[in-house]
Amino acid sequence: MKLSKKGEYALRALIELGIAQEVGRELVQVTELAGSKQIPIKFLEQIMVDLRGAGWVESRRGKFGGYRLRVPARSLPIGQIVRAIEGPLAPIGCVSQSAYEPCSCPDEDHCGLRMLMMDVRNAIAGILDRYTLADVVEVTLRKMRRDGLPLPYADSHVAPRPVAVPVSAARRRSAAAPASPIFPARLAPVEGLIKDLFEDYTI
Amino acid sequence: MKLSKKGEYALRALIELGIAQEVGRELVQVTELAGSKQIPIKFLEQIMVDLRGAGWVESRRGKFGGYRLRVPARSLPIGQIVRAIEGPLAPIGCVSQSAYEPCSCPDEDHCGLRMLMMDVRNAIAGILDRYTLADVVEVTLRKMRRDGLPLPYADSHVAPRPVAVPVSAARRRSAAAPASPIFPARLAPVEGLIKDLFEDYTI
DNA sequence: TCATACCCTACCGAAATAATCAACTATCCA
DNA sequence: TGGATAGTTGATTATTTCGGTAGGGTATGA
Ligand code: FES
Ligand code: FES
Repeated sequence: MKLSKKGEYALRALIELGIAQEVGRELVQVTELAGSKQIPIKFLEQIMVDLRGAGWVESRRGKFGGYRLRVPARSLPIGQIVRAIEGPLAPIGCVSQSAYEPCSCPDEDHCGLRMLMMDVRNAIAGILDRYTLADVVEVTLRKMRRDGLPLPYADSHVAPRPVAVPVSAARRRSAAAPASPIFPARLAPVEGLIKDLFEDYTI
Repeated sequence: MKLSKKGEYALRALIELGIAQEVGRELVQVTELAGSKQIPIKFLEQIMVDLRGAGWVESRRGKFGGYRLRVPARSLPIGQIVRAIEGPLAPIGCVSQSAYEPCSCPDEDHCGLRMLMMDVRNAIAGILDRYTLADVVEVTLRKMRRDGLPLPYADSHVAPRPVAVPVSAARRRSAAAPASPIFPARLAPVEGLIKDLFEDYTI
């Protein structure tokens, strides 16, 4: 039931990019994404390539280059990210919705393990498919603001060149190009920490 | 978020032993546990050694030997089994209750990923720590009876020798020897398939 | 004493992980 | 114009884990 380092780094990078976007920062470079956070830079680089391949981020090369989100964070459920990077959410093949495959049990319908794991899968998917990248970003920023922490990416040195130049990507890879301009509303949160934080209106 | 083959086989073996116990079968041999279920015998053998090391099963050697449960199935939460075979339930070290270890994030308290994964961990643990081996066995047997299937291990050839001879294990390894004679009651089930089946009183 | 079935140790190939190295490219400034 | 610089991209490699084999050793009961 483990998330691999790759998955962890990918999610953290996407969250960081979401935060950057939220506070108005144009581009963030890999060095900065990894910086101070102990993520091995070169490893993160090749993870970013995967994320670009998936169509979720775009990059600009050369000096003052970097990455930024290519899709609205609200349209990107965490479950989709995990599935793309890590594989199916289900702990066992025979209960996977997205990638079912029969296991060796003689009778799936009367397998207690299957019933149990079905419940586990639904619990996991219930959380990861309900929250989007935007939710996680929002919850992070709210907590930071509440505790009076300085927000990251607050327009540091790299800033200017105000004109939004078209960025390199999206040429070769036609990949997933969703970008429906309508942002879906936030789904109701499930029980848990995140729900508590969303409902803490003292903030 | 995957369960390894080893974990899957271990759980299936324990469930089978639980069923065997429930229908009055004394011992089940590895060949039979693996038989018809495509589990590689030699692999299962060494998994059984682990289970014995954990104190959950005991074995009798020699002709007409085999395995059986050593602890009441009701006292064995699935979560414990998974933790022992697979490691912590938490998807990420910084949200593990049983094996916490800090991750490389600079500030755990304001990490959105951590909050999210905490919810996931709690959801998983909420299921796996609530149901015991006995619950899974019961749910399996109920479904089989309801559909009129023949129960397995219905006193086949190996049966007799009614005297319960003390079995080999529990000598070298002093391991976990719980065996409180009081069977804990079943905890209230959480939402899900298993709960539905438990509440289906038409059976 | 023989057959059976658990027990132990070693090994192996493949895949996933984590990280490194070596190019390549866009931008800037002289 | 032509490096120099800062950054991305692709290929490669070392390490560990996973899933499984193989073979012999040992206790036990018939
Ligand atoms: S049917 Fe998949 S574990 Fe039994
Ligand atoms: S604190 Fe563990 S992922 Fe951020």
